[in-house]
Amino acid sequence: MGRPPCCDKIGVKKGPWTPEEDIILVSYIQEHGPGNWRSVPTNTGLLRCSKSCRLRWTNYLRPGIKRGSFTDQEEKMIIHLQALLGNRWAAITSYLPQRTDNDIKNYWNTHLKKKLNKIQSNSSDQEHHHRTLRGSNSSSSSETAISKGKWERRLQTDIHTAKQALCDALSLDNKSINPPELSTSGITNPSSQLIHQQSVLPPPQISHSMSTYASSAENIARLLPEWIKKPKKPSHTSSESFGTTQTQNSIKEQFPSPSSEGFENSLQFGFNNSNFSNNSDVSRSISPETTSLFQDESKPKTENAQLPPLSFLEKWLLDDATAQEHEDNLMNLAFEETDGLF
DNA sequence: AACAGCGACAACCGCGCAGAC
DNA sequence: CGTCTGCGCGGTTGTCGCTGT
Repeated sequence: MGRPPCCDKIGVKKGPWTPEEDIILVSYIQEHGPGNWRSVPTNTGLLRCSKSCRLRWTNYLRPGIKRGSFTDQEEKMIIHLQALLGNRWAAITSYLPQRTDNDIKNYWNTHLKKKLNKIQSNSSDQEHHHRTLRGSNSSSSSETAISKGKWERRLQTDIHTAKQALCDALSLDNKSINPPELSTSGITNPSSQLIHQQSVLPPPQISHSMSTYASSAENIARLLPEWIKKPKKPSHTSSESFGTTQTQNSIKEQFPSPSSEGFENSLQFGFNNSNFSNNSDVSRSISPETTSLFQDESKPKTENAQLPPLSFLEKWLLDDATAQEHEDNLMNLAFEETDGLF
């Protein structure tokens, strides 16, 4: 007998998430914090399975997520780390804290894999051409031995470089970093074993405590205009399909208009890309109670009380800048020595 | 203009691990 | 110690939009 499904298949909605669902989910998580996913659908009335909720949160709604096209540095970093760690996207993600594993995985599968294949086929063509010209008929085993040796040397260099970069990066700001465990479960990749043995340093991670709900709001904001622009024949376009629960009631209080259009309008509390950059719009349109709801749940409340109040967008901008700076530092250090490898 | 093929990306599925009981 | 449950991870699928014919 197999494992029971994580949720009843009947009555569970699948497919793309609507902004309404996003709002409900984010609002609930702001109230209760992430975790205990099993209770999320029942408490929110969302017709989604717990897994779907968790995925939606971790991949799209979670604060501090950077979306959009990958920079050259990020690209290099991913290629580099994939060579080191294999398809252990979660581990790779811990070096790029603003990206999600799903994002990195997709980017790898759709862009980088092809890119590398192209490069490899080009180089192997050249090699083949070279060999043919030289009339070389060396055995494939000796060649693989050589390339394996090369690969191992390269791997050692990589590990050394990565270790060095991480040491440097961590020494820059080790007080704000709450080191996660480098996932060691199910290590099968020899390179990752090496890493685990040689480098006890965990990957850096931008503490999520630096982020605020603003980023989640922005995430929804990014999604919403697209959704409005091209409503993909949603199974329901209004919130009528949601049950009435505590969370939904609180949502309705915040966004009182029940109609779909009204809901969209009410979401305009800065949920418009052009407006969102205008912080006055946002801070004006959010009530003090709502703003307090957006304060970082992981920060002690006393700390907030002592600090001079920042507008939530100012705080968000500062947090984002800090996170970006940290990531840039890490990347620069990581590639100072390894650029030649690619 | 209509259609087919392809690429990109969001979401789902199944498995494994860890902690609770 | 075995079972159950929740969660995370990686692979895969489904859908939509773009481009070429």
